[in-house]
Amino acid sequence: MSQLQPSVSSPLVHGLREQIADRIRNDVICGRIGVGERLNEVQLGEKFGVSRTPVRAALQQLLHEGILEGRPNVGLKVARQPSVAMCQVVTEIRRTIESFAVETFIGRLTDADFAQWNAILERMRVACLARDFVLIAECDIEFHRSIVRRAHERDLESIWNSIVGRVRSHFRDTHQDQYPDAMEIYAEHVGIIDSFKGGDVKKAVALLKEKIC
Amino acid sequence: MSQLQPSVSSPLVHGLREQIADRIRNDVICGRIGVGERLNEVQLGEKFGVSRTPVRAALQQLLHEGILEGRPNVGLKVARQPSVAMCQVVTEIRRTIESFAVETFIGRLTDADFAQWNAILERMRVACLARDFVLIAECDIEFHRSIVRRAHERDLESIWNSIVGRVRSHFRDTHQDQYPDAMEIYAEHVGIIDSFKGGDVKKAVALLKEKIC
DNA sequence: TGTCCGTATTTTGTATACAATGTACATTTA
DNA sequence: TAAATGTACATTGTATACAAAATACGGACA
Repeated sequence: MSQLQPSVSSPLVHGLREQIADRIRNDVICGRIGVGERLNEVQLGEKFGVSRTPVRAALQQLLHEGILEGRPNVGLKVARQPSVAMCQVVTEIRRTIESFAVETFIGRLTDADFAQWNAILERMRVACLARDFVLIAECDIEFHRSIVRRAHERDLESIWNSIVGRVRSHFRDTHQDQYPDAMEIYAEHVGIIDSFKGGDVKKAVALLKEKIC
Repeated sequence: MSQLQPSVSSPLVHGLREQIADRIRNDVICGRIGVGERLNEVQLGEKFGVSRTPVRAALQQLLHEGILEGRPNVGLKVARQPSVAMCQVVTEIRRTIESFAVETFIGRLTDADFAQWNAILERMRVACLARDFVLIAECDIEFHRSIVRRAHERDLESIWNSIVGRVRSHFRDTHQDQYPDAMEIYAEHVGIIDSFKGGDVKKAVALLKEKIC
């Protein structure tokens, strides 16, 4: 059940490793796999209809992202949340990265850039209307990732990917706790993109940092 | 030639992947493999006397660390240095991480901790005396890694490992350019450890940040 | 002569088989 | 009964074989 794309029908997909990693990562972030739960290579291979090889590669990647933890020769399990102080460090690093990203592109954005962001925002609007906080979380991550990606700095995106998965509570719980009206979340993200249009770096960075907490 | 430990004679080694990753990482940092040079899985397998499987895993790890870059289905090569602005971001992140590490342990250090640091410093002293800047770089990395590790925060060390390899020029060239007397490098690191003994957080963090540039 | 296209080669991606390590349980013994 | 040890099982680590993708080269054709 729930097999992956057979490699014949969809030759354009980036390879099984990334597909599997994306699936498992989403399952963890959305809470479908609980903290401490063990991940077995053969079981996952059977579940996705592939061999252990790409599963293994995917798990190793998620290990580097801090999604999973474990000891060699023993196995991997869903990583527990780091300490509160550690989460603050991750937040500070995210602010550094995303602020730098904004500074690199704030002057030279095209209509195509804003079209992409509008597409993300539209999906977020729908999610907020439905009060679907899991979907909101996914859109939120995609929103911030798109900002980092727009900097066109290979290392920046790579580092961001290595840390964003470590603080999962933010995307899952914070929104639900702090926003009685979900549409506020949407509005604030619209405000960030609007500030990009103005070209005011300080304002844009300030708004963005406020959303990273 | 230059085979790895046969798994029989040394059963305690952490596995081939880490051994191979360490070897290649060192080769890149020390400049024995140039930027842009392509890394072939079968060639490396023959060189180390192992199969492609652990080589592949090692290369994937180095890809996550930013040591290598490349596109899927094409291959991996030694990553070029990121832009100057990007290097500054990496430096800022390192300062965040290492400062936090110091803050976590500054009050509660044992004699065993200082003994470990003294061992590292002694190796650095020898390297500085010999003006062996490659060895100095290795000791420098080990020094900073030991500080991060002492915080006993799984994620902190993981993140640090993901970024430290991206700015290689620092460890290779900066020392040689900025320190006519190599022993100054040793003295400054001794100063950092001494500041730990005093227990003055601000002073320790200030000294440490000064060394991260 | 230059461009386009098909084939051959190289290299990565995936699947399967085997080896080694770690864990759990049962059995033995003090 | 409790501790220790040996054995069986489950799972990861490694090696090899096959499939697919990308690149490089050479020939056909305009």
